[in-house]
Amino acid sequence: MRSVPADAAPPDTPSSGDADLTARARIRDAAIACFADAGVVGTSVRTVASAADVSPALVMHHFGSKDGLRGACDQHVASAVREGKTDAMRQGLAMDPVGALRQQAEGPPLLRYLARTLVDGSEHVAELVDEMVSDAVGYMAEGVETGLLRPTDDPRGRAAVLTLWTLGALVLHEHATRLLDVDLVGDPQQALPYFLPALEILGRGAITDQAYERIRGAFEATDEEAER
Amino acid sequence: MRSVPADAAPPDTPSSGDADLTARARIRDAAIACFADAGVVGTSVRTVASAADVSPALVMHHFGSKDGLRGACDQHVASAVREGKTDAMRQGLAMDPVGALRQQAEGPPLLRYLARTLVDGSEHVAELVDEMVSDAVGYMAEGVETGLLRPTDDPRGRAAVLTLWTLGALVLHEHATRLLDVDLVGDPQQALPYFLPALEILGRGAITDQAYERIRGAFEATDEEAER
DNA sequence: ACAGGCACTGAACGATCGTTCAGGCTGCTG
DNA sequence: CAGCAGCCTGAACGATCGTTCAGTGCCTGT
Repeated sequence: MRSVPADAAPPDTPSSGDADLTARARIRDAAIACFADAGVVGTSVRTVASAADVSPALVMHHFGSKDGLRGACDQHVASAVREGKTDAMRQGLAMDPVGALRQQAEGPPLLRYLARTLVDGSEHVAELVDEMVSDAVGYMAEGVETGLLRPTDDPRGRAAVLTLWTLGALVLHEHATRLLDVDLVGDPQQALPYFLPALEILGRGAITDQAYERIRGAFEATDEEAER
Repeated sequence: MRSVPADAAPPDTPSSGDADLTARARIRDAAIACFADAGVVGTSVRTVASAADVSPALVMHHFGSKDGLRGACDQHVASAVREGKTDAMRQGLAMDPVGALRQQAEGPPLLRYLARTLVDGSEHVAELVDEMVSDAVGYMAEGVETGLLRPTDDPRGRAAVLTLWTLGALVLHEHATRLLDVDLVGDPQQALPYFLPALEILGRGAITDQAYERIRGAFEATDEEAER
């Protein structure tokens, strides 16, 4: 609905595309920031309201309820991720499912919001993850054709696992900061202590060939045993 | 009402090692289950109390405050993980940092509690993660010597990344269930749709050799550029 | 000028939160 | 027996929660 308050210029113009100042957008952005910091249940409507410099009643006026606000945040973040995704596709670096929107500095902390809400079950975020995986399947099929990626028997499984790992590291960015002194929700340029070992694993693998064959054999044995 | 007040032994004997029935332990286990389900902030003291069949006041009597209860839960889960870890070390399968305690069925859902509290910052859980990483460094050094793992220039970085990925997938177990129809916090025997692609990545890698060299070169270029 | 719609607020509602308090019950000790 | 120490409870506290509502001021259409 977006509202778009009557005119197009005088008081507040959302017409500037990205950086609008309408109260509704201000509340939504403040909510994204608050939810990213303390989680949805850990944030009160009053906190969001005061962060957006409005009254709590106005939050209800625009979004109906706290759940409505949360849903609006989910949808906004999801569409922002989708936009960034198509940008990334154009740039050709589609490997990283969220790399494109790695903090554009301006605007609300989308990545930190994602990292928080990935764990407390939102349907919008869930279908966003599903999209990420099926997109990754496509990108990685391209990657196999262009010689970037090795072929695999289970393309969807591999895409799902890699997406889970990437998003999981994002969710645990607090621990990543403590362990490796990197900021996974911030500038990727600075995250080499994470990216380099990750790249090595994705490139060379971590397990030796003979051990891999042995473990795989053991797995398949238990699999057949379970079927019997 | 379970209660078991006076008989069976003096008042309360946690001396039975694992399966004690003292009210304090019952409250703690109920809290772990509730926190695992709805998160710490999403769970009220009354909910925990009614789950443990006691009054809310008794919770305060035993733990002082909700924060005290949460700390007791953290410590209990941490020590349980440490116990399971030494067991796993004896069995020799130390690769998986949490594989040992993968739901012993009996007792509180430790893994689900871990998956929840990993994201909302507890010092006990944080130092538990630190321990996991330094343990992984040791285990993986052994693995390199025994020919299980490939050597690496950055053993700690690799251990940290693998730990982050494993724990991250655990945290996102809800998405893993939806995507791959596996239960990462449950029986590992059934989680093959996750383990097989993961094993393939860790064994063969996902990126081709020439692409790996190219990307690595690009990374190091940006690194040097950043230094200049 | 007037009516109507819209963004917006201050104050308050009931519910629920974490926490406190006075006291009851039970079993051990002297 | 009395006294005491413990586990444990029901009732209540003030704070804060999400939400409601009546009303104010600005803007627009006629």
